[in-house]
Amino acid sequence: MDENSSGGGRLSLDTTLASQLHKRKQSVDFDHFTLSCRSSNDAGRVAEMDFFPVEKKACAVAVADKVQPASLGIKKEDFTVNTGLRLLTANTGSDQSTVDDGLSRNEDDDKENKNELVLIRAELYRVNEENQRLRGMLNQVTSNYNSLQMHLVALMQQRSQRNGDEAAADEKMEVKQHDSGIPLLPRQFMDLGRLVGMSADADADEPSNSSSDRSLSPTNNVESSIVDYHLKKTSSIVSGGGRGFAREDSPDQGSQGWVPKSQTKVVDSKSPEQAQEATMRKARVSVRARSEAPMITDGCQWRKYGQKMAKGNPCPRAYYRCTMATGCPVRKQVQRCADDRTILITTYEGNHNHPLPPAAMAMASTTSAAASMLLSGSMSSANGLMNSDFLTRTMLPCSSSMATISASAPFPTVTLDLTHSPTPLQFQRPPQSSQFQMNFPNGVGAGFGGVPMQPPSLPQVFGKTLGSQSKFSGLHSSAVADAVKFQHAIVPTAAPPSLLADTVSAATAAITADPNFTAALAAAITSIIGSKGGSGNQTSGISNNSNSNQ
DNA sequence: CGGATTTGACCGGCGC
DNA sequence: GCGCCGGTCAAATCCG
Repeated sequence: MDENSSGGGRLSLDTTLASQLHKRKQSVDFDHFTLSCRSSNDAGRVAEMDFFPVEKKACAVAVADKVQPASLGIKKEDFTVNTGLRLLTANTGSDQSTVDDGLSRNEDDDKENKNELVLIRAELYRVNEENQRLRGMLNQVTSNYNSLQMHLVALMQQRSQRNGDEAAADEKMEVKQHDSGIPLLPRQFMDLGRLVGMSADADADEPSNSSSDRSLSPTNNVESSIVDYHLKKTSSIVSGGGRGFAREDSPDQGSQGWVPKSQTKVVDSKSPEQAQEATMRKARVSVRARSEAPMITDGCQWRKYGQKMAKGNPCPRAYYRCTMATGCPVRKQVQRCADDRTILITTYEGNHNHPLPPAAMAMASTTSAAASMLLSGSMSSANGLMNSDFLTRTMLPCSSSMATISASAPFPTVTLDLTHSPTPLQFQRPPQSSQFQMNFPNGVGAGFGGVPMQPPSLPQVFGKTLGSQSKFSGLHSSAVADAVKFQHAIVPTAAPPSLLADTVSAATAAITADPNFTAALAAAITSIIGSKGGSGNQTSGISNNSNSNQ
């Protein structure tokens, strides 16, 4: 029976094929492509997920191998290779039906279809090139920004070291310096937040050095609006937020960490930095991952300081604070999902004020990047400047897991959902109602979800205990491989070599060395997020951290 | 014994 | 003003 008459045109998208096509086409918008394709066998049916009749899958895959940017200018000969299976991929545009065409018409139709296919591919290629060009520009800007940021951090560190000897006395001095707008080491990772704050305070008491800071931010305008949002939403929180810590931290630490109640008023009177820090501090990164363990291992040391029953969730919420350094303001909340208790939700908040171990660094980088993304993206979303679909497709095209940025929550939050298994082209939505989400590559998803799933989550992913995860092995290699694919997809040739190289090498390393997988994956993710998010500075630990288990 | 955890109390914000 | 709720404190307790 001829495949044409088989009426088998309505098949659901062959994921394998889709995957291959995606790989081949890299960043080409696969969804758009599929949506524009119709099965000639299926009367005008929009082939949302239809590519080829079932009978032609094998052939389709073979052809798919040819579908790559370099071959988009496919020659007719490419299609004349008689596979024995007429590929009726393409009728785009019109709804004209080719259903039940007789054999005599097939050849003509094939030619037409092929021509259309060529046109479509040409168009895709063109769009792809443009996408790559734009991405390249974005990466360039991001890279420059990161370089400046790193430089700033280095300068601040030097400055800090200079003052390091005079501890207590100096700390007071630092407080004054802060008030005067001079960034300090502890805040080295507050760049983004500070930038935001600066902008926000522009109409108020603009710091004298704000201009220089702004120069570091490519998304200043957006952040500016973010600040407004944050300040409105968090000023009270920052100053209030309960009693705050009555710890013996130095004033400086207090200002950058949870603000002791005694200093609340100072904050209220708010120096720009403090307000900015508050803003940053309130930016949260939430990680959802399946895990049996009570907490994730992320390389940092945590101390539980409280536990409460949260409304609407039978599972208690545990509160932890980073104990790797006195006065470290980073906190995290750990709670199981009410809907699925196998899912552990870890929310990080704050910025570390101390060096992080490699394992924690990876996590910190990722969450930091996510937070940065949030700060630069959530508002964009709020302002309608950013399209969720755009982010989904552009930033993290082939993912399964995703990051959700929410500006509607009490605090701007980035949610990294690592609970989803890799499903090509899927566009999932997190439980919460959020503005938009960004899918992570399968690799990330699988990696995070898979690996960490076991242990609590991200922490583990980036942490060290990956090797011990039994479930990990399965997702492991594929996750890494996907991470690589992903990198290719979103950071095409135009991407800074370093980013791509880092990612690939990281993933590769992960493949060959399980113990390094988390770090490698984290590096890859960081590269990805960083390159797309705008400020995902790797080493800076804007926030996050992770946990250590107990 | 020191550090970590538990747990009831407390505080501030927010909505009614 | 009151009650709810999230977040935190800090004394009591546990643990290595």
